[in-house]
Amino acid sequence: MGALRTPREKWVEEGLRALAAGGVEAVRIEALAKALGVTKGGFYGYFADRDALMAEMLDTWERESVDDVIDQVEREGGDARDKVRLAGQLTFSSDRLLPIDLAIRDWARRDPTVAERLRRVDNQRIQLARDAIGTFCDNPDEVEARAMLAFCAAIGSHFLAADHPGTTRAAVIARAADIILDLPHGNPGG
Amino acid sequence: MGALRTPREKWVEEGLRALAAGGVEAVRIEALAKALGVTKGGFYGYFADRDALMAEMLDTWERESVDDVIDQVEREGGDARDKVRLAGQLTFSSDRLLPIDLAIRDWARRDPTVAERLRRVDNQRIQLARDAIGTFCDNPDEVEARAMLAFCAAIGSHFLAADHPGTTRAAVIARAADIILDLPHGNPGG
DNA sequence: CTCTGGTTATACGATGCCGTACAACGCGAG
DNA sequence: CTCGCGTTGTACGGCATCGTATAACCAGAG
Repeated sequence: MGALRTPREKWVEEGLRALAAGGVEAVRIEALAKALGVTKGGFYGYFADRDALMAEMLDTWERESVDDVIDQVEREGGDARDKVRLAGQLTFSSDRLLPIDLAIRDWARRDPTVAERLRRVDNQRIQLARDAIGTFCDNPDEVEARAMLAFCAAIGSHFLAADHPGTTRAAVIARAADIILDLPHGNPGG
Repeated sequence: MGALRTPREKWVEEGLRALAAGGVEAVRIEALAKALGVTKGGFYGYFADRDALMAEMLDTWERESVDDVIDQVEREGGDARDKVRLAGQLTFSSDRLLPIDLAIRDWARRDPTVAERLRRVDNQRIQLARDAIGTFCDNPDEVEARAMLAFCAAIGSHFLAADHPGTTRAAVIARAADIILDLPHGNPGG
């Protein structure tokens, strides 16, 4: 048999890279081919069309950003607070996952299918935050509000362009985390 | 003289509508023409090219979302807290401005020029939040953190797809606002 | 009414992308 | 080594869009 020179996963991989760098519209089959150093000749052997690639990209993303993260979080163990922290780091501090995540959020605003997938992912993620915050906060409404705040801060800070004169974004975020986690000020990381 | 049938502003207007609905990539000159019921024939009498339209769209957006909002806020008066609330309503509850704002945020991630403009806008906006929070919070670091949280929540909630079982997004946001504004729980809008 | 100048429709070539068809290629089985 | 089949390169028609050129059009001045 002929060798499998540019396997299916390569196309998905490159597709995610393009998505992260340029948004949905940047996922052009011929552009991916050029980036892979081939022509689009082989692409249609694996995928029916561009949409099929998109779907598989979303599958991969969903697996990596939920299943893989949860697996690793469970393996590491620790209390609920450690778990959110690790989960947050794995997804929102990842040079790989973060740009994809942001691109998908914008994509989801215009594609109901993507919105549905993102909803599933976000629901699983935010549950981690609820669990963690629930360990020190009894009021369910407040747990929900703080979990949402944590999530909005994690996402929103990447869409916010404002400066912070006299300090850094990272420092401001650390302080904000203290507020969300209800820690006495000046005691980051509790 | 011949009548000015499809003036410059119409193109900008339609461009912003397309941007809000479909993102940057949806701003296609021929598509705007069709939406306006004309062909692109007249477009190039006003604009050198697509980029020139984009620039003018950004001018219009910047004016509407900063100058106009600040003018109105100053006219209405009230204390700092009233001002943020009004400013927030005018920009993040506007069916017109909000979708444009979100689209521009994603656009800014890939276009330094747009990022620079967004930075100017966000800096002016977040100053309103600082002023308001500064009226009841003395620590500058905490003012900054709460202002950023408010902003992140305002933006991030539109990029967050998670559900809130047993309650609504609006209710959760109201509760989150209480946390950010340091109000005793159960007293929304105080 | 007639003329005039700005506005618009139409047509064009160029580019980029899609999805298809088919020929060329090359690895591994035999 | 030879052959076969999966993989790839190339070419094609189609479509959308860009920016340009030019002719048709039309409101208002005279």
